[in-house]
Amino acid sequence: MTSKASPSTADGGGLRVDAERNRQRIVTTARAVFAEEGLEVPMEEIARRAGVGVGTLYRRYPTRGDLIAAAFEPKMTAYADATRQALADPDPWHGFCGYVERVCAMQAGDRGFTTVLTMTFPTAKQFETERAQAFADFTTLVERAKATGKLRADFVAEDLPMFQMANAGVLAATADAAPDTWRRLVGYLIQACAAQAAQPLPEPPTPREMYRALLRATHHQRDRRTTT
Amino acid sequence: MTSKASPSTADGGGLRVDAERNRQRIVTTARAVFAEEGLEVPMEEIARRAGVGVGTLYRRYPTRGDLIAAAFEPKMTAYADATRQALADPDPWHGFCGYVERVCAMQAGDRGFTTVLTMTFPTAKQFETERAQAFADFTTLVERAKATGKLRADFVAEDLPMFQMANAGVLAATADAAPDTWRRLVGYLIQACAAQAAQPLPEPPTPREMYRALLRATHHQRDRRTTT
DNA sequence: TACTAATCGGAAGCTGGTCTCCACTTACTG
DNA sequence: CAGTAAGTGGAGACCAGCTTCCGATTAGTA
Repeated sequence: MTSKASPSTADGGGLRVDAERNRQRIVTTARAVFAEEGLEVPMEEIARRAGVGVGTLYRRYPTRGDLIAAAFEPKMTAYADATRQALADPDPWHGFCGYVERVCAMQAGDRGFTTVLTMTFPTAKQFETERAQAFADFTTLVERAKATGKLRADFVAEDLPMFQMANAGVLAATADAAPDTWRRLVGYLIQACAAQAAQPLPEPPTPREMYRALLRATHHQRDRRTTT
Repeated sequence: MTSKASPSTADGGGLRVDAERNRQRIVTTARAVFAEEGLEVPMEEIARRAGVGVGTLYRRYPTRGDLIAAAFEPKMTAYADATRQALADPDPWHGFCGYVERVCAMQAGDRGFTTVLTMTFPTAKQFETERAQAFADFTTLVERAKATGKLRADFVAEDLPMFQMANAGVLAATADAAPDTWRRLVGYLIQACAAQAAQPLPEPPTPREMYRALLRATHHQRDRRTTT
C-alpha cells in the first residue's frame, strides 16, 4: 500500500509512530464495539470511540471487511488453536464435544464473532488461511472421533458451520433477554451427534454448497471493494 | 379508525370499493415480497409492486408491523391449524416429530415467516392470539408425547421457539446457496428430542425470558408506532 | 529550527430509506 | 348529473450511513 523506503513492509511497519498508534486504537476499539454491538455498527461510531476522524479510519481500512479481518485476526488464531488443542485430546470424542462447545461459546461471547464464523472473507488471506487450517484439523478430529465409534458415522465436517449458523440464530434472538439459551441448543446438538442416537439424516450440503453459503453472507453484508 | 356510517366496522368493511381493492393488492403483494426477500424490504418497493403510491400504503398500514401482521395472518392461522392436526395424531410422538418438521418447513418456504416466528407483535391482537393458541396446543402435545415415553422428559415447550431461531439462522445463511441444509439441522434436533438419546441438558430459558427474547427482535426491527 | 511528506479530521456530497402532506381524482349519493 | 367525502400518488422534507477530499497539523529530518 503506502510504501517507500520502509524497513519492514509487514504489518504496521512503514507507518509513522502516531499513525501506527491510531491504527492500534482503531482495531482495539473495533474489537470492543464489534463484540458488543455486532458487525453492523456504523464506521462513524468506531472512529468516534477510537478518538479519530472517519477519514483516518477509512484511509487505514478502506472497507468494513478489512477492518473486520484486522479486528478478529487474534480471535481467529485462538479459534484455530482450539482445534489443535481438541486434536490433542487423548479421547477424540471428548475432544469433539469440548470443541463444539468451545466454539459456540466463542460465538456467545462476541456478537461480531458470532457472525464472522458464518461468513468468509475471501480477500483477507491470512484470516482465511487460519480458518481453512482449523477446518482441516477439525476434519481429522471428526475422523478420529468416528473411529472410536462414539461419533455418528454420518456426521460431516460441514455440519459444524451449520451448527454455528444455528447458534448464531439463537444468539441473535436471545443474547439480551435469555443469554444462556445457546447452551441448551448446543446440548441438544451434541447429543444428536452421539452414535448411539443415530437415525438416518437428510443429506448434508456439499462442501462447495457450504462454501457458497458462507460467501453469500459476505455479499449480503455491505461492502463493495476488494482491498489490496 | 376511519368510520362514520359504515355497516360493518370489521375488516375491510367501511372502505370504498376501490380502496378495498387497493388494500387487497397491497397485502397480496406484501405476502409475495416478504416471502421472497424477507421482512426488511423497503415499503416503497411493496407499494411499487402493488401498483399504488407509498401514501396509500402508509394510510392503510401506518407501520411495517401492521403490514406484517396483515400479510401473515393467514399463514399464522395455518400455523395454528398445524398444531391442532398434530394434536389429532393418534401417536403423539409421531405428531410431535411431524409438527416440528412442518413448522420448520414453513419457515424454509417463506423468508418473512422465518423471522415472524422468532418475533412477537404485541399490538397485533388476533395474530398473537393465534400464536398463543398454537403454543398452548403444542404444550399439550408435548405432555402427551412425554407420556408415551418417546419424547425426552426434560423437553420444554420453550425449546420450540429456540429451534425456530436456530432454523432461522441456518436459513438466513444457506437459503440461496444450499437451500436444503435446514432439513439436516431439523433431523439432528428431532433425534436429540428422543428419550432414548437423553443426557442431561443445560437449563432452558424461563417462559418469561423467552417471551422477552421474542419481544426483543421486534424492537430491534425498525418500527415505532403502536397502531390501533 | 525549518522544511517536507505523512497524516489528520471532519465538512460535504451521496445514496437509500422512512414518512407527511396536499392538490388532484373518483366512487357513491340524492 | 352534480356535489362531496373518501381516496390517491408522488414530490419533498428528513434522517442515517458511507465515502471523498482537502486545508490544517505534525513527526521526522537536515
